[in-house]
Amino acid sequence: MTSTEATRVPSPPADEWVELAERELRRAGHRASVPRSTILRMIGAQECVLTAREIADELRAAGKPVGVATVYRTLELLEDLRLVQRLDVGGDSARYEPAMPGGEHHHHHLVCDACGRVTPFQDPHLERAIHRAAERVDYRVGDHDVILRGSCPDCAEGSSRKARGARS
Amino acid sequence: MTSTEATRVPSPPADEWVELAERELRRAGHRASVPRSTILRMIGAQECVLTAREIADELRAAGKPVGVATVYRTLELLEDLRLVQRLDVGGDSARYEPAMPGGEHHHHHLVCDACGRVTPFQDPHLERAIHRAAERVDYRVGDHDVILRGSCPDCAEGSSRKARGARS
DNA sequence: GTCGATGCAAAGAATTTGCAGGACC
DNA sequence: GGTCCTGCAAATTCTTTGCATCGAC
Repeated sequence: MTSTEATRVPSPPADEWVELAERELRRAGHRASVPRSTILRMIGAQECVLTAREIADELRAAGKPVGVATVYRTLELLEDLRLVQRLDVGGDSARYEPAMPGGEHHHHHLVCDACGRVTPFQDPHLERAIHRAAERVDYRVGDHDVILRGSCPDCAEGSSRKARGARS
Repeated sequence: MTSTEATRVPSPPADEWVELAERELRRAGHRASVPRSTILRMIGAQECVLTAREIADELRAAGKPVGVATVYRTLELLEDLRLVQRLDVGGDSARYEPAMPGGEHHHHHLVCDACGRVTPFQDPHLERAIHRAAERVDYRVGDHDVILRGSCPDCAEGSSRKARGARS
C-alpha cells in the first residue's frame, strides 16, 4: 500500500469505546443497566454500521433479548452524547456506528449500490479538502458526512465491462 | 466574491430540466400524463430539495392535486433515470432535487442542525479531492454525496459565542 | 424509597402495493 | 383497444410513545 492509498477500515476502539461510553453516560447522569450495557458492548464490538433492528435481532439471537424501544432510546442517548454517529445511506432504516466525541477515528463511507455493503475508509487528503471547503461557505460547519457510491470489489466483478461511467 | 469562495446556489436548469426529463421519460418508453407533467414542473421549478409530501401538498394547494402514490412512483422513475437526486439528510423523509444525468450542475449540501434548512453549494476544489479519493479506494465509485452540517447564518447568529467547536 | 429504565403494545409517519377505473398512443 | 398510469385505501416498515413494572443508587 502506497502513501496515496486510502486507509481501509479505520479499526474502531472497541473495548476502549465501551468503557468511554459507560463513563460518559454515567457522567451525564444516566444509570448503568444490564440491557444498556449489553447494547453498548454490541455496538462497540462491531466495526460495521448497524441498524436498530440488527442490534435487537442479534442480541435476541445471542440469548440477551432487549426490547426494540430500548435500543432506539439508547441510540438516541448515545447520539446526543456524540458517542455514536448516525448514518443515512438511503436504505430503509438509519445505521449507527461507534464514534469518539473528539472526532478521532473519524472516517467516511463507501456504499455498494448493488449489495448494500457499507465500507468505512479514511483519507487525510479528502479530509483536508473538506475542512478547507467548510471555511469557504457561510454556515458554521461542525460535522460532515461523505458517502461514495458505486460497486464494491465483489459486485464490480460480475459487471466488469459495463462501465456505466463514473459521473461526477 | 473571491476565487476561493464556494459558489452558492448552483442555479438549476429549471425549464431546461423539465424538457429534458419529459424527453428522457418518453425515450424510456413512458407516457406523458397530466399528473406526471405537473410533478415535473413542480420539481423543475424548485431550487431547494423537496420531500414527496411537500410536492403532493403544494400541488394540492395549487389546485392540481396528485395522489401521493403517484408522486412516489414518479420520483422512483426519475431517480432510476438519474433525473433526480435523492438526498437523505437525516430527517423523517427523503428529499429529492432535479439533476442532470451527465452530472452538470452537480453540487453538495449544507444542512442546518438547528432549523433543518438545506443549502446547496458548489466547490471545485472539494470536487477534485473527492475524485482523487475515489481513485484510491477499491470500490468502483460512481456517485457521491457530501453533507456539511452546522448552523446556517441565521441560526448561528443567535448562538454566536457558544463555539461548540468544529470537530472533524 | 425514589426515580430512571425497560418492555410491550399502541400510535405515528413514511413509503409501498393491490386493484379497479381512466387516460394515452 | 390495449396498456400504462392514477388514485384510493390497505399493507408494510421504521420509529416513537404511553404506561405499568422493575431495578439501580
